[in-house]
Amino acid sequence: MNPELSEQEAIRRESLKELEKLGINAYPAEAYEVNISTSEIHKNFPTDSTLYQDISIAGRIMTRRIMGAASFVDLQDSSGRIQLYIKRDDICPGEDKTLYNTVFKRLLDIGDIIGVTGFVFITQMGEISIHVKSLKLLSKSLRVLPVVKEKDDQVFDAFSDPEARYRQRYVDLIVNPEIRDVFVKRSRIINTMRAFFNEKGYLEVETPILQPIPGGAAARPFITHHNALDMPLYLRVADELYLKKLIVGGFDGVYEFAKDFRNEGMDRTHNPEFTVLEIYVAYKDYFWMMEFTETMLERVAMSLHNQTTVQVGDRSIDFKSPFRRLTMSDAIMQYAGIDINGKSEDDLRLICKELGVETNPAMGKGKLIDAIFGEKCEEHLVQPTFIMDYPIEMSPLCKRHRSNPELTERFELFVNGKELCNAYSELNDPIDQLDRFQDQLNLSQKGDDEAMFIDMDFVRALEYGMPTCSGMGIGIDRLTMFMTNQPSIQDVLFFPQMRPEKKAPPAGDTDDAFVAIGVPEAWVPALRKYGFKTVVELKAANPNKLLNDLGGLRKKMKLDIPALKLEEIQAWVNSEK
RNA sequence: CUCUCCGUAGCUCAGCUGGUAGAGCAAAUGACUCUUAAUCAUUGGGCCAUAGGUUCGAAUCCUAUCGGGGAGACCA
Repeated sequence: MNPELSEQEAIRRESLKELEKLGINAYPAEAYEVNISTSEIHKNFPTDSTLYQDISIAGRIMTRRIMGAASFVDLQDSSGRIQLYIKRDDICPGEDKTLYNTVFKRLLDIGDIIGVTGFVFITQMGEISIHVKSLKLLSKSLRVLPVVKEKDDQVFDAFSDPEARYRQRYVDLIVNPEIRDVFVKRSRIINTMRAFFNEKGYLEVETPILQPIPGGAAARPFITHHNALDMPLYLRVADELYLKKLIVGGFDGVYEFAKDFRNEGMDRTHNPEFTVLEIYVAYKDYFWMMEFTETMLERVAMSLHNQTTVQVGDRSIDFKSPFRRLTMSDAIMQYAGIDINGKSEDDLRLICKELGVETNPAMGKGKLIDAIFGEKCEEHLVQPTFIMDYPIEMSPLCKRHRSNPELTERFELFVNGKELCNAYSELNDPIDQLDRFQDQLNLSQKGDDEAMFIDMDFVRALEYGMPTCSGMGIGIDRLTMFMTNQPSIQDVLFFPQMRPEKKAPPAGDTDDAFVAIGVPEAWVPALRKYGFKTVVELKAANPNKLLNDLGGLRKKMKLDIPALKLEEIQAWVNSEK
C-alpha cells in the first residue's frame, strides 16, 4: 500500500480488495439497464403515483443516512437527485445479509456509482423515493468527494476553492450541479445560433487552425513547428481570411464556430484559447449585418430566458431589437465632449494628453482615437449599442466608408461596457487591400507588434473578385458570460487554462541514496513518511527505536512489505556510505 | 508586469501580540427498520504550500519561490 495515500483513500483501496474477495467486480464490464431518470420521476410521479413501479436507474451515491437495517441514500444522475430507501431484508431476502451488512454499509462509500432496481413511493416525510429491490456496484470511487450539504436552500461546506474547482472540474460538476446549467446554456446558445444560420441556408465550414500566416486580426499568435515541412506554423488568431476565400469561391454564406488562440495576457475576460463565431454573407453590407446581429441575439436571449432582458451582475440588460446605434465620433462627442472630426494626428495626441489618456509614439491616428474611445466611452455602453464607423487605420480588412474615406463601414457591439461583436462591410477591392496591408507593415516597422501580417494568397483571392459581403465575429465565451450572468471567463469554460500543478520535489536525499546504504526500496517512502529525509538523519537514529517505530508504522499503514530485522537496521546505520 | 489578499485534515474553516495544532462534515467501530445538514457514543486522521532566516522555541514574525483569487497595466 502506498503510504502517500490519505487514511480514507487507503481504506477505500482496502474495501476494493474485500469486494474482490467477495467475488464482486468493482468495475464490471457489462452494460446496466437504465430506463428512467431522476428528473422524469420528480416530474411525473406527483401527478400519477401508479407510475414507475418497476424501474432500473443508476447514479452516484452523494449522501447516506444509515439507520441499522434500513438506509437512505441520495443518488445523483445527470438530471438530478433522488432518495433511495434500502431495506436490508428487501435487498437480502434470504439468510445471507452480506450484501447489505458488509457490501452496502461497509464497503460502499459516498462517490461510488451504483445501479438499483425497485419502485417509486413517497416516504412518511413526504419525499419521493425509490424503494430498492436490488443493488449493484457499477464503479468504486477511490477518492474522497467533498461533501456539500444543503438545507432550505442554504448550502453548507460548499466546494468553493476556485483553483480546485477549475483544475478538477469533474469534481466541481459532481458536487456543484448548478454549474452544469451554465454549460447546458452555453450549448443552447450555440445551437440557437447554428439553427438561425442554417435556416437561412448558410453553410457551416471548417478552416485551418494551423496557419502559415496568422491573419485576420491584430494579435500576437502562438507559434509551433511542423517537422516534416520544417517550417513554422501559427495557431490561428481568427478565421476571417479563410472564410472570405470561401465567399470568393462562390458560397453565399459561410460560418464557423472556431477556437482561436492569442498569446496575450490572461484575465477575467481572456483565456489563451477561446471560441469565436464568424459569419460572412455575400451581397450584404454592415447595415444588414446590424439587423441580423440584433435579431440573432434577441433570439438567443429568448431561447434561454423566454424574455429579452437578462440579468448581468446588478444590471438588467435588454437584448430586444433594434439596438441603439452611435457612430464612434458621436460617442466620443457625447461622452468625452470632444469633436474628433478633421483632427490631425498631432491634434489627437494633444487631446489625449488633456484627457489624461496614455499614448506612445507607435500609435497612429486610429489607435489614438481608439484610446480615447476605450478610456472615455466604453464604460457607458451598458445596454446593447452598435458603435459604427471606425477610423481607417484600425480596420485594415474593412471597406472604406461610402461617404467618408477616413472611416470604415465597421461596427462593434458593446454590452455592459464590453465589446461583444465586431463586423464590417468587407473590403473587396484587392488594390486597396494590398495598400492597407502595406500600411500595417509600416505600423509594424514603427514598433506596433500587433500589426497584421500580409497574406498574399488572400490578396490574390480578392483579385479574382469577391462579391460585396458583410462579416461578423462574436465571442462565444463572452456572450455566454452575459447570457448566464457569470463574472469570469473561467466559469464558462470547462477547463480554463491554468499553470500546471507542480508537485513539490521531495526534499532531502533521493531514493537511491537510501537504497545505497541497504534500505529496501519499498521501505524508503515509509521512512520519508516517518520523517527521515536524509541518510544522515537516518544514521543518527537509534536502531532499536527504529525497529519498534517502523514496525508500528508498517502495521498502521498496512504496508505490504516484509518486516525489518534489527540486524538490517544496524547495517544501515553502520554502513560506510 | 505591478499592487493586494490567500495557501492549516478528503472538504469548509478556527488557531489573537511566537510556546511544536482545533471544530463541523467526511472516515473507522458500535447502536438504531421512514431518515433527510439524520441522531448518539468511541476512535483515528496534519512535511500548517516550498526553501531559507530571526528566536531557547515559528502554523504564527521576516525574505524568496511556487500556486491561486481580486484590482490595475498591457490587450480585443
